Order: sequence, then structure tokens, then C-alpha cells
Amino acid sequence: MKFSQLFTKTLREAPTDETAINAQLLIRGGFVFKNSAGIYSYLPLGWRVLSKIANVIREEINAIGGQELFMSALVEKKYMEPTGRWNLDVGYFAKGLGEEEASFVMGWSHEEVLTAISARYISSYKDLPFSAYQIQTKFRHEARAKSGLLRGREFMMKDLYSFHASQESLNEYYEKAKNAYLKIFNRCGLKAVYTLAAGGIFTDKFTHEFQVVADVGEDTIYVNEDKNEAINKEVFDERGLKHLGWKKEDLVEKKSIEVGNIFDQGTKYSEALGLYFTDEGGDKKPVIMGAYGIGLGRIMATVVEVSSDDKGIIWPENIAPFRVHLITLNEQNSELRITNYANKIYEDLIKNNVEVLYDDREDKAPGEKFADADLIGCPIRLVVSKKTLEKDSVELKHRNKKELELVALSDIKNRL
RNA sequence: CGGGGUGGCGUAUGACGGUAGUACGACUGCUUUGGGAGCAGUUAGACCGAGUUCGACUCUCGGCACCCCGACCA
Repeated sequence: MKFSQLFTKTLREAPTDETAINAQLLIRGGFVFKNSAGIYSYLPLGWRVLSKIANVIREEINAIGGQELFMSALVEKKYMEPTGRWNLDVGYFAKGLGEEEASFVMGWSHEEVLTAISARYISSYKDLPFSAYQIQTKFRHEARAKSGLLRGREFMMKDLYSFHASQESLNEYYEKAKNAYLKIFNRCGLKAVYTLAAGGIFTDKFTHEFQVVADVGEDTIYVNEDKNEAINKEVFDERGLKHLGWKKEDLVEKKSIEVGNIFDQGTKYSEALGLYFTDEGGDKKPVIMGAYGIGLGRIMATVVEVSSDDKGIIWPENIAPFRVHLITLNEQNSELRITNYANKIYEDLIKNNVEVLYDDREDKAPGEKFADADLIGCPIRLVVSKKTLEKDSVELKHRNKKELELVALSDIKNRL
């Protein structure tokens, strides 16, 4: 991608009323456009990051047998009424112009829809277990959208649901999902803490959250640092502590961001929507379900919150919009040579499947190009200038390091 | 949903009950190129509604939007 062709531009300053770091940097860098409070459009740079996060998630969820599908976003009343979740205030309701009452809700979670779908195909213990997931926009009427992308009214979510004939089977999958989640967050450059929590409107049982320690977070957790696990304030009581076998004194209070959660949902949804199977003995039983969610935009925002400096974002390698940010600095009387030299490097990188953002803008001062590279935050910055041209090399700098080094042209591939 | 704050070119701001100004950005042209460059020209703005007033961007009321705190939640 050539910077000169990127239709977005960076901003020198963030809007004053945005106080969250993720909002400031993502807006300044042209990663996202804020349409309304808690409603963001992903611009080309941001969409690249989000897509990479999606692919990391896909790989790990596919690895534990999740089957990807894509469900309807408009959810008819008939699906939500049986579980008593039709008229909840998290919903945005949809109706046609002139119609009296809403007959659809914009999907804010898909237990009902997938349970209803499954009921059509699942009838024997032989059909179980299985799991299916989607990556889709969820709509939630948040009382208070806040903190940039961290709490939105519309957000991309990976929602995985698993279906089982027995509690043991669910427990086994729950553990697999936990490990997949830890891998996902790790690959996204986040240190997530496995946390005991409550289930809100989804279940009465204990659930587990994946929390990333950060001051901007809206959760309070008590961390058991030996285990790298924690307990959420909402269940930080005798029952919760007993469940874990932990003592209050051993825990440290932290603010944190919830980047994912996993729920044991029992048979609530299967019973309400008629998802039963026949077991080995011929008995008809409700399917036991688990649900597992990750907010993609929230991962992106969390990464920015925990990985930036005063100049901009520092993307982890796996989810950076580009691996390399190539800058060319022209100089009077040698523009053509430098441009040709840089173009060649750009083309070589592309040939070698290196993702590169090439700042080929000719009317920008060096300082601005450097500032943009720092702001956008790709892991590796390459500079091509008169200096480097003379030595048949390029200057290499890692976004998270200070050192500059000259690398011979022939050696670049080995250094990326 | 309760409380607080804010509302003017894309961004940041000055002044003012009486002609909306400045800087940055953007655009055009020329020059310039190792940490946000120079000259010239151009573009673009008072959230909505009602009231007070000879006159409202300014004052009053209502609404809406956005930000923050709380409650609630991925």
C-alpha cells in the first residue's frame, strides 16, 4: 500500500473531548472514524488490524473444532420470547416504517438463533458434541458508551457456542476453549488473566472472563499473581473465594478490561427452544450448552491502551496493519535516484510477501513522515534516503526500540 | 438510567448583545526534504426549536448530541 494512495489522513491532534488513549490514537492515525458515541467505522488501516485479529481467532477456534457460520443479524421475536429475552433493554428494536410494533431485535447475542437452528439437525447423542461460531456485528443499547472502542453500541464479536450430551463433555470443551482463548490473546500481544466471574443476563452459574490489567478498564479484579488468575469483584465473596480455594490476603486489586468470556449455560436455551437429543438408553434429554465470546474491537482498543508511547501506537507483530513502514526521504537533485531505489525496495518486499506501507509522498517533510510512522506504529520502519543510497543500504528501526541500524540491501530479507 | 461538563470551519482556539477572527489542516501553484518546511492564493464554521431584545453565536427555557463520574453490561 502506498501512503499517497491511502484515502485517509492522519491528524496532528486528537479531538479534545476524547480522553481514552485508544480513541485518541486510533482516530488520529486514521484507523477508525467515529460516527456516533460507541459507533465506529473501521477505515482501511483499522480494518486490516481487525481482520488480522479475526484471523488469529479463526485459526485458534477452528483448531478446537469450531465450525464457522454466519447468522442473521435481525432476530425475530419468536426466537427471543421463549427464553424471556425479547423485551430486554439491551436491544435495538427494528420495525418497518408505519408498523406499530417491532417484530425484530438487532442481534445482541445468538444463543436462541443457533439453538433453533441446531434443533433442526440434532437428535441423537451421536450428533454431539459440536461447536459453531461466527464473527459478526452485535448491537447493544448501552446505557453509556464510553472509552473509545472499549464499550460500543455496535461491535464486532466472535461468538462460539458448544453443544453437549453431558456435563463432562462440556467441561472438557470449556477447558479447550480456555486454552484457545489464552493463545488468541497471547498472539494478539495481550497478557490475559483467567478470571472467575458472574454471568449477568446469560447464566446464573459462575463464568470465566479474560481480563487485561489496565487503568482504563471498568472492571475490578483481585489477582492471584502466583497463578496468573483472578476473581472479579462481582463474585469476590465467600462463595467465590471458596469456589477457588483462595484467601483474600493473597490477592491484589487491579483495574482491568474484559476481552473475552466463557459461559456454561446449562440447558436454559435448549429447553426453551426445544433442542433435545436421545441418549444411549433411549431417553430424551436437553442439550447442554456453552457460550464463548470475544470482542474484536475491544481487543484492538486494549492493545492500544497497553502498547503505546507519547508518539503513537506500538502494534504487536501479529496484528500490525503492516509489518514494514517504508519511508523515502528525497533530496534535491537526487529525487529520481532515491525514488527509483525506494520503489525497487518496495516491489522487492511485496514480492517476498512482506506487508509494507510505503510512504512515497513527495510533498511531506521528513518530520511529518517520521511522526506518521510512529503514530501508525508498524513494527519495523525502513528509511531510504541519500545517506542510505550511497551505502547501498536502508536504515532499519524497530518501533519498540531506539537503535537505528544500516542494513545492506542484500541483507534486508533476513532482517524482517 | 441518575449526576456533572461541553456544543463555532476538518482540528485547536480569540473576541463580542451590534460586520464571526486567528493558527494548524485541506486545496492550487512554485520552491523545499533526516523529526510536523517557505512564499503566494483559495476553501470552510455558530447543534435544533422557542423566548427576551431594535438586534442573539452571545442571555433564558426546552430538546438533541458528545465527553466524564455512577448504576448496568462483551
